[in-house]
Amino acid sequence: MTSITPARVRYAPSPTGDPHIGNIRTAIWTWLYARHTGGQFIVRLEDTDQTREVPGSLERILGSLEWLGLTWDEGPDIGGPYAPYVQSQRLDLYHAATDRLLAEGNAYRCFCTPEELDEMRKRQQAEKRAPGYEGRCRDIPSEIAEARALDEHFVVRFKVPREGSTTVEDLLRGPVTVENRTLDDFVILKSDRFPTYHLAHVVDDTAMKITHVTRGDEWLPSAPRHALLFDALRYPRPMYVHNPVILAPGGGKLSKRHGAKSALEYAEDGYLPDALLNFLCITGWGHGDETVMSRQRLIEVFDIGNISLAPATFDAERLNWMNGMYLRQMPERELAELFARRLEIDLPADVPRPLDRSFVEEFTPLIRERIELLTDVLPLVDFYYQSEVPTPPVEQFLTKRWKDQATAAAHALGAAASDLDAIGEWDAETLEATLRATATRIDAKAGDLFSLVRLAVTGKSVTPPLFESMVIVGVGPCVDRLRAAEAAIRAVA
RNA sequence: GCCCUCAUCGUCUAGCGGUCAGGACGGGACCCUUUCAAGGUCCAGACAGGGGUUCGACUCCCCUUGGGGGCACCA
Repeated sequence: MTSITPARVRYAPSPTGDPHIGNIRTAIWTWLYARHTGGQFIVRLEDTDQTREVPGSLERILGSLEWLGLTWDEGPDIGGPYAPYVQSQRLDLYHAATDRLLAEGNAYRCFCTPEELDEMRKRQQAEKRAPGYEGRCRDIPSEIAEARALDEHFVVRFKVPREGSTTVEDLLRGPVTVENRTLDDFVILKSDRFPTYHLAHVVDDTAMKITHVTRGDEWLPSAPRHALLFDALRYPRPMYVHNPVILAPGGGKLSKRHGAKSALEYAEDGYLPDALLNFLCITGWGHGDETVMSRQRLIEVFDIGNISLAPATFDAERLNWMNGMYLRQMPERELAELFARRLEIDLPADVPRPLDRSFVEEFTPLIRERIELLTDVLPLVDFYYQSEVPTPPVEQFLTKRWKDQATAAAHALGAAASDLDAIGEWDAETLEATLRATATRIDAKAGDLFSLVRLAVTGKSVTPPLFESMVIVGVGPCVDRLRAAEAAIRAVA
């Protein structure tokens, strides 16, 4: 392996609720990049909009990262050499930067009221002109502005050069250039003295020595503003990695309606963190023909420069498949433990907790290849936990081979019950051999008999392997259920 | 309206001037099989369109079309 420069990268969420799944994917890529290069992954809370703050967000955000195994080296909870990692606690830094920009003529105070700005925007729209601040306060002499600032509300705007163009370097697409005249004098400090994202980004990513700024490409259009800010403050510009958004299957924004949930919801719904990690990582990025890659493998091969530029569509089916792959690869004992924990959530309250682990381990091999999600387990195994399995409606027995053959079906069930009642060894091989003999004796195909038995014993037509299941259910209940079904069918014959 | 950006099977992608355009999900068929799965084999399926550049374009350039994003005292 060639030598790689360790990257200092960051995940910078706002505490406005559960992070969007696209946001989580960016976090995954960012984390992988840090780990791949042997650098640092930093978490920083961007809480500069007090009005949008949702209580508990930080816990949910860190919980999501933790669940996915995205360990951080510095952050709001653990601190670090550039603490604090919460923007609302760093206001002094933003004020100092603002003062410098003001003093050097790169920024100015703006006294326009929200109403005035609103009016301006309406007028621009009516005249079919590009919206944007027109610079009404740009040329107020600084002595006057300072005096007004004493008793008037104001924001601070960055003075964007009217001429020329600005080019930012994006790792994925190379130089991106915009004409400065298409940029307006954007706000860097709000009237509540909190910075906007633009200022906070520039100040903090500089202070924290971030080498690569990874973020969604909704930021690409404002990257030139940030470049201008870096330049005005004489800070070195970081490398940018603007990654595309994730699209909904029909196009447009991804929402819950399309099966996209927050990371924590995926956890609740029976997904494995490694599966979600793998899946999100390969939607919008790929490594040759490999699709199933362990965390270690991803760290090893992840190349941030290979993120695809076209927005990817969220494929819930592929995620489910991926989850099934991980479930099947898992060591049996570990899997049984996951099943047990899930069943302790899903099983009816009358089943005593904690579940008997060795019992779960008995049926784990029978179902491990039949599930994609942990929530698929319950419907497959619930009958193991029911002392009584009511006989399904008679019509369910009388299908296919047994259609209009009630008498024969009842006879078959009776024969099976008698034969099973008579055997001494209650293991899967003996059961199968016995029932095959029963089928021969009553002149039925083995599969046709099995389907009757399955329905009578389990109450379902789709189940884990029959004979192993019967062993778990036990001889007494099996024979009883067969007899009950026989009687029910005879009653209508 | 203006600005930025992207473009290979239905979906995620490989390709980085010369390939029968490869793989995975999903779909179909068959095999295996007590149901359902899993597994195995096989099949269908793509370079948006038009101009250039070149001996040669999926690959480079331009235009068109289409998609995505941005234009807040939100991030």
